[in-house]
Amino acid sequence: MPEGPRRSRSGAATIEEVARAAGVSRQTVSNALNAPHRVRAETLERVSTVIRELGYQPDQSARSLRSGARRTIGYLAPVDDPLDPNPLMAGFLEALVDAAGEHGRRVLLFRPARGEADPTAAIDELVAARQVDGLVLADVLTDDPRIAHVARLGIPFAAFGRTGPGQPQHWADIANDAATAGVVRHLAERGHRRIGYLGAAEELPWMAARRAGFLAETGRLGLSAAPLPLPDPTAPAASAEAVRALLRGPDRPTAFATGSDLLALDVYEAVRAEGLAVGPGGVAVTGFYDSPLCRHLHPPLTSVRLPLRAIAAGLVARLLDQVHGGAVPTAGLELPTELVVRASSG
Amino acid sequence: MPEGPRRSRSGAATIEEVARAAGVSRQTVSNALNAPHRVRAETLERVSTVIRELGYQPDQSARSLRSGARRTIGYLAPVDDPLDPNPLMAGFLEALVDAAGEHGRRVLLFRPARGEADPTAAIDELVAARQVDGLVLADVLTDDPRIAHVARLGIPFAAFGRTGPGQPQHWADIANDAATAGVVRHLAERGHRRIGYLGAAEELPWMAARRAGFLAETGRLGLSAAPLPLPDPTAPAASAEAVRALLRGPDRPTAFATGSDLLALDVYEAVRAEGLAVGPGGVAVTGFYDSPLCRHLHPPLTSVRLPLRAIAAGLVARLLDQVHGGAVPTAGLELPTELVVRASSG
DNA sequence: TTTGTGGTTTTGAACGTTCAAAATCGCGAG
DNA sequence: CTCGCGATTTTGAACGTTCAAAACCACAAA
Repeated sequence: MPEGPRRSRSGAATIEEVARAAGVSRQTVSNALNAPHRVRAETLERVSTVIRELGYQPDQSARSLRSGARRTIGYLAPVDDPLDPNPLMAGFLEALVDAAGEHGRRVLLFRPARGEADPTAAIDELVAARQVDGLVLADVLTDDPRIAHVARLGIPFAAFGRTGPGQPQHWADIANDAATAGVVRHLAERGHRRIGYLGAAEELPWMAARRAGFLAETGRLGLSAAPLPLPDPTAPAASAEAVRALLRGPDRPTAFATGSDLLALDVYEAVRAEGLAVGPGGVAVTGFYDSPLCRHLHPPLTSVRLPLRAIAAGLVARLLDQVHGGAVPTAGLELPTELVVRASSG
Repeated sequence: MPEGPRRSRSGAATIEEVARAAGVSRQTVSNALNAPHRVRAETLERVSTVIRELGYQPDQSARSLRSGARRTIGYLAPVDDPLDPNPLMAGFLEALVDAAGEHGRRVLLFRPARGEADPTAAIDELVAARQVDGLVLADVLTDDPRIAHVARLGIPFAAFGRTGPGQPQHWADIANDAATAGVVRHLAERGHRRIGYLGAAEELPWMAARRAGFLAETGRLGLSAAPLPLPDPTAPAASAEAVRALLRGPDRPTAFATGSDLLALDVYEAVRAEGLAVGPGGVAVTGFYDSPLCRHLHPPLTSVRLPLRAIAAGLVARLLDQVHGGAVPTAGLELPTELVVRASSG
């Protein structure tokens, strides 16, 4: 006398099987999982035991279909220059996955199709297929069309990088200007009075802010600033050459701040080519991003470390606020950076 | 006289609405999408038009629930040393997402929970929740417990890195030994007869293979090999020191191959500290991974580039073969690397 | 005893899709 | 004119879960 299958064909336990084994109804099992306070303590324990014994986990598809909650966050990978990829993407993604995991969410990765210029198409697809509760965007520009698009669609989102004034302020970002200002103060404390700055790709807001922070702080402290002209990205040797020219000039800087660790490499080269040394007694140099590179340079490079975990946590929190329809904050989250001092400026 | 909602509350069109608008049944719309050959040409066109007009896309949850296919690939991020992260993870992920996208699959990212030593727990969770059709694993070791685990569970998987002989051979990898052998040939062609090798973390199979390839090829060509002892990872300065000792010795190498671009940096430093120059006329140096760093070094660093897109494509293909239950190949996929020659060895 | 009442549990329906099977159509053969 | 058959389309059910509402239960108040 068969009374129905004890286990579904796929091998994984279903809620029905748990219910039967625990002598309760489907819904009670569901409640034990989603609203334990509604279940009598004794029942809860019994159900929990069976769940553990059978290794039951709700089928995510069924759950999503019925409840609408996807429990998944989409991450739209920025399409960056393959010659100069954003050096912190790997670290940021790790932090994002962890932050999402702490809220029981997974991260779905996607990118615009190859050769497809319009990133909004990829967003539309993902949203139309109802695969995510919201989106995280990175490398966001001040008036980013992606932000405009998701805002128009009304999808919950959070941006790594500030959004424009007319757009929802669901972002987290570091204080780029304060970061380079801090670098300037650090160098000033070490006695440097004339400081150079090497940037790149200054059309990017974070790069522009770093330069601006440098200029503001040198001005405030009454230091002599020697910002280099913007380098030509197609001729990477050019920036090293410009640094050399500055070092040969009448009023040689004793320190250089830069907008990235790779740019600091150019400064290292220029300093050495001029017969000078990097570090204490010679020319101080600082980088940005604190990439693994820093520890391998000689001397090790002082650099600005980004609080990636805090950024990711902030983004996930802001995103889930929107998903849950709670109070939606209307201000961005600006986080401080940390200056990791090493021998290049110590 | 209402005849039912024309649009569901969530705003997204459903298959039912498409069917109604096109004057056909649900199933015909489904067939138009999943088995167009079963639909009359004229009908297909009409349905397609409506689909386009309404911007319809099937709800992925509903689809998964009914059909069992998740259309999603899980990527288990390796937990690597934060001080020395695998430098190609970002690039590999990009390639993986693209390769998956070409098969209509998405990539779900996950990692073992923070502080959780056992990576199999994360796998179990993902599989129990039936969120993915299969897994891609990276940084796979020869007898990786993760492989043993997924093999035991019978989940489709594909590994970046060779699996052990007793395990299913669903992997793709580069020919690490052939890569360094190629480097040796390249240096030999340039006239170098005594070549040093700097490795690190040689307990990792790919690092060991690079060293082995170096030794094999120098031996085959009758060159003089000067492999350095394994450096102490806790004292990064030590490897540069060892290189210097070699350069001061009686039989100075004229070239150095290394196991990574960062290690090449150490060699640069040692060479300069000895008053020598890197590059033509001086000491030739090569790296591994062809990271963005290479182009920023002075001189630019010759390095081994990995065919990440081919690897990702191979992994996805192998994974989907298993998902579709087709013929399962029993041999790994070994791909050649490309030596990008720059001034450091040119 | 009856009537609430709040806490706990169960029941029926629904989410949007695809599977499996049945129904219909068009057309040539008998 | 009827039958059979392949091509095409439709119908009913099911996937596993949660929502909404109803039912049950123990106990206090009337």
